Amino acid sequence: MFNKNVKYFTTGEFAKICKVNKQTLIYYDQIGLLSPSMKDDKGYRYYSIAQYDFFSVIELLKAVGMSLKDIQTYMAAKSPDNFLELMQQQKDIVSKKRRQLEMIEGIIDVKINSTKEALQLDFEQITIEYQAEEILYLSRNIENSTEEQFVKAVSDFIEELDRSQLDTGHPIGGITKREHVLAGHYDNYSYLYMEQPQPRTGQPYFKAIEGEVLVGYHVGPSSTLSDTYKRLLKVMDEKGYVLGQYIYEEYIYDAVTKNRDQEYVTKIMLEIQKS
Amino acid sequence: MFNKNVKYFTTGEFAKICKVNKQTLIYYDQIGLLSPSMKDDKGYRYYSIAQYDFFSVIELLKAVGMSLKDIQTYMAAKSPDNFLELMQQQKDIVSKKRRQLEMIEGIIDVKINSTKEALQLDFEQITIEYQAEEILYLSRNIENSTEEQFVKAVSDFIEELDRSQLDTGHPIGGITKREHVLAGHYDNYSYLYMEQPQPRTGQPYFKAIEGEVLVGYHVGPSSTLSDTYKRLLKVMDEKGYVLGQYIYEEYIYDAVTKNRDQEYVTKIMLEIQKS
DNA sequence: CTTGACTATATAGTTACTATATACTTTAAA
DNA sequence: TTTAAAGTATATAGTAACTATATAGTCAAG
Repeated sequence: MFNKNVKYFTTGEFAKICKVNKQTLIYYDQIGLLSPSMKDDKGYRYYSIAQYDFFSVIELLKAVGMSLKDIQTYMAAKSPDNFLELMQQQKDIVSKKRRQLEMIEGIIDVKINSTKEALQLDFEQITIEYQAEEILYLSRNIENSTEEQFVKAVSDFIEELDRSQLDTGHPIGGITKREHVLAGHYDNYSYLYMEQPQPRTGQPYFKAIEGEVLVGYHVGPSSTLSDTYKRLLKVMDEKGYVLGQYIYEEYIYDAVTKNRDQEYVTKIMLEIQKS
Repeated sequence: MFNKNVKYFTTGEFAKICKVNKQTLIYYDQIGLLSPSMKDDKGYRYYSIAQYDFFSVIELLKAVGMSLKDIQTYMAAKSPDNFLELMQQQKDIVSKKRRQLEMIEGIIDVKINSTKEALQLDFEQITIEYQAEEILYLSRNIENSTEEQFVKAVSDFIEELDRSQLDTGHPIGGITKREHVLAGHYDNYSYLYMEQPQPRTGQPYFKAIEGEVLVGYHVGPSSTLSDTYKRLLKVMDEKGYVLGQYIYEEYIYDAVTKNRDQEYVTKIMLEIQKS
């Protein structure tokens, strides 16, 4: 193909085909990555059609994240064998990137839904709701831990979510046991968790919750959290319900809150004992 | 969640959780994108656990390709409503990116296969092969065009492939008609084409080829291409075959050839008339 | 033969870090 | 208690891959 006695493209024309800035081609020429087939006595650059092929391989390698330097190094020593090798490597890298994007798409969906839900909420309202089965990924037990241990556990949990690709975009939640809440130790969490809408099989530490819960919201700094807890427990009592085994707490609105404590909203879900 | 009387992370600790360079956090502080909750009299930075949430939103927006400046602008004016709007926008951008990566994966596969095939070839051999049905995306007719028109057509075709996402990574080929080849006008192409292994429905200009072809290779500059054509036609004659309607020509090895004419290899496929 | 659209080079600016040099703090061991 | 290691800070320079700008030469059309 392309045997028409070669007509050349000027820099501007070639840039248009390649969909890049003219300066970029000049830059590529300067660094010796892609030089025009021909340069006239005035210094004008002329690219052959065949060089588009060359350019598109550069684009491909760039798209998979190779640096221009690496591309150049590779181009200097290219052969079918090491092209093959390179492509095999890049295949894995690209599919990893694609999976990463798929995860981001999932996170975006979660953020969209939770923000939409949050917009509907009345933070004053205390309600009884039926909580459908939900899969949670739990941290190790962190009961009665010191502040340092707690901080370490959070850090480890985040690390874990990341490593195992379990970060679904849901907020990190905390589970407290009945006895600690009743004793007034509202911040003595037993586990951290993150919701897993599509849990992968073979992962340990999942716990499904399901049943009736009393839901309320705490707006403001964590120092006044106990007031909200007392209020919730009072309502529960008045309605004749008995506190179940676990209490779930999570930030909502996380992605949009200002960076100040006063604006944090915490959702509190108290399990109701099944009769 | 996170009501333990806040214990702070040092820059190094926080950097570890966030999996970034410590300097990056200092940089974010400098540009005012993410400043620590607290700074002591020595100038030491202390980050709260809640700031990880903030950081991960930054990471999310960065991952979808927003600049730090845009992120900062957005963060300054954030609200549930414009967070929602932003997420809706980003959803599309990310899925476009994902599809882009899927295309690249396809191209890589094609390159791997065609390079593997190319490694098996003997460029001296002239063979008769059965060509299974294949779908090609064709350019507009470019018969009898001047060099300028030809160049324009190539440029338009590439543009078209790109716009319609039909660039499969296969080489661009050229189709010549029987009468032009017999008249010795080997470079009077009628169409350009690109193979489409998974053609999308609703696209026009597809042409399936199928049948016996005589396959030979031309190694070297295009100026000597006519010799190869004569050789191929002679072989065809000797074997008692009659030239069919179309001749297909494509570069092979495109991704690995040096940037010089002498090393280009052209594959030539001559249709054999069905008897 | 001039005007406008091109070409060129050289140089500076940009983004988002990253590295380096120098100096002060904190912590853990000797 | 001192001292060394490991951490913190600031300031500055360097990096990749462009991108923009200033200045000047070239070419094709009216």
